[in-house]
Amino acid sequence: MQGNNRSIIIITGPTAVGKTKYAIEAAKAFRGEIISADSMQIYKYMDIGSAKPTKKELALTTHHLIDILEPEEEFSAAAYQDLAKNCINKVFNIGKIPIISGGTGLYLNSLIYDMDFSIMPKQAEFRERLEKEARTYGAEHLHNKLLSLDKEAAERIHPNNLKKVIRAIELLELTGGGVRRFEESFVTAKDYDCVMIGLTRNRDELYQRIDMRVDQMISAGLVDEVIELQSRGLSEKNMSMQGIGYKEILPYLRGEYDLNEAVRLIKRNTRHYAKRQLTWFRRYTDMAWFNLSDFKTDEKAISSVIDKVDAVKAAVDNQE
RNA sequence: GGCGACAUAGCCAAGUGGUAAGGCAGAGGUCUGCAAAACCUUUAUUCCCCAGUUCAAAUCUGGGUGUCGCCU
Repeated sequence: MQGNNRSIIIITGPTAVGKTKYAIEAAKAFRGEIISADSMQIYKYMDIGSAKPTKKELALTTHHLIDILEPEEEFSAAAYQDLAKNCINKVFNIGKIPIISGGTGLYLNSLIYDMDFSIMPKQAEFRERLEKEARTYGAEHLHNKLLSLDKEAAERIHPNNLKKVIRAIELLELTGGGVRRFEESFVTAKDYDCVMIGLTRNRDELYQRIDMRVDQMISAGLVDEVIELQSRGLSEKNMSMQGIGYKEILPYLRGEYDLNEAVRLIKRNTRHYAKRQLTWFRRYTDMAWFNLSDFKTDEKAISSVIDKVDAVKAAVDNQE
């Protein structure tokens, strides 16, 4: 019972499912602080397109890892892991519960598992050389190279998936370590237990909400937001501008297509994204799922989620 | 009313006698330092309907229905 009370609550789900609200409710119910796991909300000035919590929502409870990067800055899952683990410790130290809220699957993995990113060095020149090699000799050539280095890794990675092929080669050539060694670090995190809540909705309803939210973003001034970012000198080259809602408005501003087309693309890409997220989350076998479409009212859904968190958390804490 | 064109998956569409390309949407999946990224798999027992020609028809012939265009 005294346990360490070292559990973190993870609330995730596809985009537009309504995570923000549930995270805030959980924070209220459990004396929690929210730590975002969202690769876009981490950037400043990208409020509308990233569907950031509103000022009002942000004021309701402490939020971490939102608005901490300039849109020009690069970021990575490894950097996220550092920052987020720091936040988790800080929140524990003041006697509160960390509530991880967000839909970026790899970021979630970096907290659920003790992923050791340090094995993978960052070597820009080396990567550029491989990219150039791929451009001149083709993707197949690089894949063959990987095949000669590590057969097993090559079999797992599709030749067309250049990013992965390159990363694997980097790993092998620069560290001397095999891909396998890296995989061994794929172990459940030891510092805390995870209470995992997955939010979903019927597919039709989710897609409807996505369409609606995109329309709302446009009327809330998404285009102006992107104009502002563009005038700072940002373009698709910046990681931040790879976000859905940004990468489609930029070409519109250049006159490559009209606004209707931009909106169509944003909606479609967001639907694709939501689908990929669901595929990703299905792997989390410990996750308690809630289909929000099944609840008559938000209140009922919220109390049901809170009850579940309470129960799972109690069970986990007592195990210690 | 007359003339002409067209009719293939949810949508766009290729296919003019030999057993239904491709794209989009949809569905499923992969994921270890760009992850709102990158990548993979999958989707018509049948071509508007009926009859005919033929060993063989989405493809040719006749009729019907529908859509579009032009003319009066």
